Amino acid sequence: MQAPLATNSLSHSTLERLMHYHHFLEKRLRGGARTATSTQLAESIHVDDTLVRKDLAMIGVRGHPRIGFEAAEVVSAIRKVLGFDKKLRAAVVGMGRLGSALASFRGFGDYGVEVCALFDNDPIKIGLLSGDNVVLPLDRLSMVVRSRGINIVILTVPPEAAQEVAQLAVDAGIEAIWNFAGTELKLPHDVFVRHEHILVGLAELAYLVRKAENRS
Amino acid sequence: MQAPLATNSLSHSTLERLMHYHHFLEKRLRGGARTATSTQLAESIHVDDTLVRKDLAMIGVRGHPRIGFEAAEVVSAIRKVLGFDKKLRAAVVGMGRLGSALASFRGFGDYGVEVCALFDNDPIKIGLLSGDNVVLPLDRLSMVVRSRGINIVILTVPPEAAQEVAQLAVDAGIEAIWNFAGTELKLPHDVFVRHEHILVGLAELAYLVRKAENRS
DNA sequence: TAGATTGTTAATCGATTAACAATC
DNA sequence: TAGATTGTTAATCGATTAACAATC
Repeated sequence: MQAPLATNSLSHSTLERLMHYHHFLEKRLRGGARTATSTQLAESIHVDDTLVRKDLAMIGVRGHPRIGFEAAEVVSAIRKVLGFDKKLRAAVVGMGRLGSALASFRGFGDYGVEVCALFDNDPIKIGLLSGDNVVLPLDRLSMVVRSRGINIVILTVPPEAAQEVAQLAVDAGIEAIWNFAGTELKLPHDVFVRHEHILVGLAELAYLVRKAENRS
Repeated sequence: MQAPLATNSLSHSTLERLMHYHHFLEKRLRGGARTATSTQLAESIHVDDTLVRKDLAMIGVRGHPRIGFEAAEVVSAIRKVLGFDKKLRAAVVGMGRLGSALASFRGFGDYGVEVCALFDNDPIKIGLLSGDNVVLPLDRLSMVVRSRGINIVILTVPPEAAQEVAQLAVDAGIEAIWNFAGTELKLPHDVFVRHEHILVGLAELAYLVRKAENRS
């Protein structure tokens, strides 16, 4: 029944769309709807409906003429392709404001990621409770990463410390780093790194505002 | 001397690259370097060097054979094209953890955006100081947006409140909303909205980790 | 059936890369 | 000069959209 579950590698934009569909359809399901058409999905994220159908075909879901797609079926296909049901563990390193904010996010769980350790080297922060987790000293990082099988480090330390901490994490066997430190990291090729430069979003918005103002 | 300063509209990816060049070259300048080649720039963000030259040509900078590009000249061209020198004002609405983190970010200033007002409707938070700003009650939003000429709202309220607050801001004449609330907003077409869905980054990383694990 | 909607192939579009001449 | 690097045109690639037949 399940189709040729895709595929080699999803592009960034495809992944982003799949996550939108997931979000949109879960909301729709909570609202009591059972199905959604490609046009509805397309409008919700401002893309062409053909593209939606192509995306869904790629993850092996088939729609029904005159009806559309089963929301639950699409949601579960997306979860399967993205692997949401395989749990991963993450640690937040650097409990500044951003680190605290990320540590307290609800929502990781939806994507199968659990934040299960927090680290800082500031004695004032060590021992504080955030959600279910206590802030641990940085020198415990290596031990805890190993003992708890942590896969991902969410890196929110100051830029000067980023490389060193990242190296610690890698040596302890981490598989991926979500880097908010705003610096390049030099790491082995088999460690996945995503550099999150959040201000790009603001700069883009600012660019649009300025352009509009210049025009008028 | 200044070339046909671009251009109609920069794509998201181009904007992102320009910001990288800016970041990289400022760092280089601080390190004492004067110039950089397209190859160096290209390597720093893992793109082809031809693309770098094309980007720089587009913003009207010319390089020098055998030498490369003047870092200061490129930086200033980028600032000019992106309009960093035209100051914009932003307000953070919703002083939860994420809002507080964003409000305390250094770095807006580099892009010509100043956070100059903070709002929340929780009596406990009202009156608190964050940086140079005092947290104000939400019912002052409209007045302050007008009186201080605020252009951008950084929206970090809970999803259920997002639409209402956004509407308030729009009615007060805001030009753009940087939306962290995780909900769609229905707004007039002349208001720029950027929906920041931060977990997409994590989901992408998690996807890569899982894919690698399945392979081995 | 007629009509709405899917699924798929071909066409288009835009972004990136290759090739190579021009420059210092 | 020879060599490094730029600038630009043409080719490629991948993602998106258009067209339209298939399905219920």
